[in-house]
Amino acid sequence: MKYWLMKSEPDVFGIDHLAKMPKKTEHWDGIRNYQVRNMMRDEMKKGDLVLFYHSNCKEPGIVGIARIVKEAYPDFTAFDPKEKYYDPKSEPENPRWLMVDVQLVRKFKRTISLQELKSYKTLSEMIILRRGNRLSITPVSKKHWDFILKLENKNKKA
DNA sequence: GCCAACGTTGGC
DNA sequence: GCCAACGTTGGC
Repeated sequence: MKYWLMKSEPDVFGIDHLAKMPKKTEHWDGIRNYQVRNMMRDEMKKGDLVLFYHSNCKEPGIVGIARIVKEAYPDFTAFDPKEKYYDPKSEPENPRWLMVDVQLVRKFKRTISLQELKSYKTLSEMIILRRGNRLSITPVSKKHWDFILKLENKNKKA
């Protein structure tokens, strides 16, 4: 089983949106980056666990855990001209873009902020912390995963 | 196949 | 809102 981190803008689709979906499940559409698509297609498996990350907001950071409940399949929003992420080059017969379904496992008791994540030496190699990183989905090592889960119950580092 | 121009991401 | 970093596009 693998671990991942998935970014989302809370103003667009945050963890509270996911919590309100039927079965707390939603398809993760809008991926329009080849590197990320290939990871979804080749490496993401049902049952993999995900750190849900809020980006582009007041307090960016990890807010909870989700689970992959459906493996990569065509992102149908790419076929619809009315959709924000419509891509005329992706045809239903030959879909260019994929998505997965994620289900909320639980929301953290607190946000583990980006600022806090940066303060731990153990996490210094995390992809999300690397300069200029823009991938919306990144793999997370077991070491980092375990460390982050323990942080939830700690007092926030000053 | 190079690379400049452009668009997007996302922290600050 | 700014801007650095990066991906994509398209002319040549």
